[in-house]
Amino acid sequence: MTTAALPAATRAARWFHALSDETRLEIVRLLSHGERCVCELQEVLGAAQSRLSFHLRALKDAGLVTDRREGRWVYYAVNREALDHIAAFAGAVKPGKHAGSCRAACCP
Amino acid sequence: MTTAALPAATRAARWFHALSDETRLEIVRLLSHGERCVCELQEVLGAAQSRLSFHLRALKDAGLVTDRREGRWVYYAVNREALDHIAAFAGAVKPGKHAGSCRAACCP
DNA sequence: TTGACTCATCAACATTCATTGATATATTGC
DNA sequence: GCAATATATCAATGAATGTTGATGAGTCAA
Repeated sequence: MTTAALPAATRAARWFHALSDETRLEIVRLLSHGERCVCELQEVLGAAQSRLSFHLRALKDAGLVTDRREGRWVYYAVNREALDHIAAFAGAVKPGKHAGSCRAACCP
Repeated sequence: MTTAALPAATRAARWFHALSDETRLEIVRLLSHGERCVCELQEVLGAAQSRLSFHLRALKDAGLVTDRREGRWVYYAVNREALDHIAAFAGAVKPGKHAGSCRAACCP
């Protein structure tokens, strides 16, 4: 299930939802050091295997990580593009960004 | 209830959770144009008042927006600092950021 | 003081989510 | 083929979340 075809707002909401859990946040932090297989994450996080699998799937469904099978191992890695979008959102909604240029009816 | 005293990971998770709902995302987008009172948001979003109040409280509890009463109106505004932190997180977990400098056991 | 207006809160309900333990699937080496 | 390993999926359960409609509380103006 890919999120590429979803409206931007829906996709953004899913990205943020994927990061709204401390376990998943920690996973992403670990993956930022480079790709890791599930058993490595399991050891470092001390989390049950099915629990980790659940969270990795959530991150993958949201498009925040990618997976790659190599033999019996599956390696997960952070998807840099999604993080760029998130940073861009945070920058775009900063107050004052629209000052003087916004013509929306809600924004006199 | 403030989030200032929470561990960084918990606080980050709350920020992301606050942005994990499309209605709240839309609210933040509107507030990026400048502060708005609830009735303005209500009109623009076409959302029930109690529903809006619920979401505004979620955003406020997470520290993403601030509120200010003026007469009968309550004006909400985006908290720029929280958005800076979010953008910083997105930048910090990009793959490769730690290459060569990370000494964690998990990061050879 | 009364009524209109703005907003928050509550109760009830349905939905989604996270966790656990069990089971299934794939890969490898013997 | 068989056993061991790595990972995914399923079922059950409890907790958290979002929506709606009703009520309450503060503010203003007549």
